[in-house]
Amino acid sequence: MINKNTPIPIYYQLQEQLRNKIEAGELKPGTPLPSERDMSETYNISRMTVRQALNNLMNEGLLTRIKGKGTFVAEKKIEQPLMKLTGFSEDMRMRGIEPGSKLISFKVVDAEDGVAKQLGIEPRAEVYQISRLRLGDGDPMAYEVSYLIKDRLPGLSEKHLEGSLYDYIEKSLGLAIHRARQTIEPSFATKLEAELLTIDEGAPVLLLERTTFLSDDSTVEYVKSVYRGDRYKFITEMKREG
Amino acid sequence: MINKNTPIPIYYQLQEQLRNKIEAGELKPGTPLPSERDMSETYNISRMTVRQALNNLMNEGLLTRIKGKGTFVAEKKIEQPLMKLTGFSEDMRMRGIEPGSKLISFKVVDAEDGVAKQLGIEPRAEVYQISRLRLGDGDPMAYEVSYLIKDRLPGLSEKHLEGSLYDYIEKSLGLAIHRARQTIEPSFATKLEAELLTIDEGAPVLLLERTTFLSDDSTVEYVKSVYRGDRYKFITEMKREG
DNA sequence: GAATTAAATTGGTATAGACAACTATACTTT
DNA sequence: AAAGTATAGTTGTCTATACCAATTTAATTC
Repeated sequence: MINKNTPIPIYYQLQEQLRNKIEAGELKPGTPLPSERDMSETYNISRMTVRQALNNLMNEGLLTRIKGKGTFVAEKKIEQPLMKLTGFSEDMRMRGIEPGSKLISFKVVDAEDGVAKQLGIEPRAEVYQISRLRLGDGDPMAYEVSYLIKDRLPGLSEKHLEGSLYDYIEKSLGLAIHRARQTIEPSFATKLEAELLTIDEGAPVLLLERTTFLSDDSTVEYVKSVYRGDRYKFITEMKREG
Repeated sequence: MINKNTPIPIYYQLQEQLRNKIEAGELKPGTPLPSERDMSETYNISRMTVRQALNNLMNEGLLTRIKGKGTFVAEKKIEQPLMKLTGFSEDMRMRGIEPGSKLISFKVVDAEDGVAKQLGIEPRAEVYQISRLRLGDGDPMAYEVSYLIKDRLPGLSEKHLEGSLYDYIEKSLGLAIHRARQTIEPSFATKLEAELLTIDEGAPVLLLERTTFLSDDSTVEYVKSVYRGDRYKFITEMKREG
């Protein structure tokens, strides 16, 4: 298994062999590895060399060590993305919830003042208005109204809503979606919202507004969502400084 | 510089001392460290022990090693902060609002189950419970209850609340505050909250829970805040990918 | 049978030394 | 002047050993 007559470091050989077994599923999460002393003897190498291999795999998160117990294959990484800019579907999937969507209306309207201001366009300019009911595991989670500038996405139609809208925007504009600014405030469900979300009128909801910017700092999208407060928690991972 | 008669591992002492010097700017990016043998001799410790300290700092990206040349302080990471971790005061100042604070109570209590779970400590372990009313331009903005592990901050007293609590934690523990996980949900003001925030009972509020982690992934703080919904919007700036 | 104690096993830390691989410099040879 | 050589200093790898601390297992005691 270990070849001492190659210029490839011993610890590296062991490290990669273990990695392969883990990634091939031969060593499943939770299973214990042989003890460091065991491996040291079976391969006829120093324990410190074994540790060097294990250290590296541990730093990568593939192994977990417990003093007095042993070394184990780590549980699958959850990999917390800090504050990724995601659409609803991606957000749901990260939470382990199956996303769904129900189109309520798709039309071209003249932008109201508030919408125009958020998008940085002339009032009454044409925008797509997309109303959707967002589902999580089949249940209504949010009511979402999106506004997109028609001039920038002349070919947008209902069928594009089935896939990732962000992907479509990036492809058709050749510009990357870069950042978004979002505000969150608490509110009560209106009668319409309550009906759509199957909650009581006046129940607590999160009012979420988001403006999305491209890499050239131009806007494309303004979304106003109402999330039901009994089912949805907004989660933020933050890092200090940078 | 190195104390061999403490239970604190030697490699860890060296590692943290180097980290401090780097973070304090005493060791600037690009400057070479003394050679491993040098440090081994000057501190009268084994070279492998020195390497253990350097390995860890290298894995964190603070050091760069070049075989045959030496070990150098790494160039500053660019690492876009996606969402800055700030306390209330910093948050307010960024919005151009003058922050204020009014201490309601400061006591040592036994952690309830929920608090203990969030902090990852034994139930009924002792924690500081700090209740404060947070002001913006003199008006009540939020009611905040913080829990800090007493064992980790044995000397905490009321006077530390005047300055930056985060700074105090970092200094007294010698560990950097690294990240936080926060959840936000909508709710109604209870009678007590309504009185403190000078709003009506049942008015919409944001319920904000935050757990703060140090660079070694241990917890220090768990905060539960109630923000008044008519004055406070939670703002998030997001970046795609990363 | 239950509780306690002791022993064995595991990972964590630390030492001292050795040789290899690489870099930079000074020196020698061509 | 250019190319090669020697040398000292650096990190990289590896060994063999030792003791500590946490956990599990076995033995002992009650």
